[in-house]
Amino acid sequence: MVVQLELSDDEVNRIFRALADATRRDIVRRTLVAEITVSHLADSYDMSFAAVQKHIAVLEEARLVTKEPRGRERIVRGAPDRIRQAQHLLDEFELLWRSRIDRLDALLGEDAGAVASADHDTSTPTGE
Amino acid sequence: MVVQLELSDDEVNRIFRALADATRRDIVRRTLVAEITVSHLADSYDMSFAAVQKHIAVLEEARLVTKEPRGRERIVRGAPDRIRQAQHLLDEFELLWRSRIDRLDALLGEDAGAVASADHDTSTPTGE
DNA sequence: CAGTTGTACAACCATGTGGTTGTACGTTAC
DNA sequence: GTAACGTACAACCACATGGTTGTACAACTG
Repeated sequence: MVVQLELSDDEVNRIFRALADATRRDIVRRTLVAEITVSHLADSYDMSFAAVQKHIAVLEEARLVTKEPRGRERIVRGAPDRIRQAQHLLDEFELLWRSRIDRLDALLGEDAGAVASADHDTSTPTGE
Repeated sequence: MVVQLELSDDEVNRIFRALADATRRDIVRRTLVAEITVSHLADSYDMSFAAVQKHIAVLEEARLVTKEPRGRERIVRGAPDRIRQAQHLLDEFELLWRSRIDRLDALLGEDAGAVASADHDTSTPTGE
């Protein structure tokens, strides 16, 4: 039940590297939504079976998906806990940024905080 | 002030690719906390100045940092909005997973939901 | 002015990545 | 048993990546 506390640099590298490809991100999406076999996945993409196999292997090494034998087939499943770990990694950056803002606000004094925070935007992402 | 709504596959690739290196993640952390020059950054790592320059260039192409001239120096700053965009990308995966769980719960019926959700775990990562 | 500092950039090299084809082998279907 | 299916894996190729060194040049320093 307990998730690995610390991810090594190498593991983090593999996670982000695995996500840095559109085909692999699509595989993750699909395997999060439903179980699916390797060959069924391979049918979806305009590349060889072996190429898709390699993409799945990269995701598997990053532990973003798991593969389980069922007869001659291999069922691929997305690993949501690993996705959450990736989220936590980005949260860390966000926290660093916020702590910086807090320190700047402290320098500016309490009452100037409201104005300052509107300026450098600590709260809502500007997008979407 | 408004951030780009949709990220292209290529942009997403660059963001995750850029984060898939420990040195670059460290640069992002440091530039989120405080402004810092290229040469000051370069001093911190056990590699050539040019190598660090290249890492910064990768981050800049992913728009995870910005560079601004100040005299002969270049000030590097982390771009928190880009980090947030990356977070949103991972949120998307999380949502897919949750919607799957919701559908499974619906199949099991309303009252069976509580038991079922404890079983397949919508909240806390399961770990290995 | 001359010298030093900070940066940019090109050329080069070893290794990794993303694709291919071909072969092999266990599993299911007939 | 034989054929078809699903998968694994090796070999190969073009190109990207992450590092190096060397050169050039603008901006400060004295």
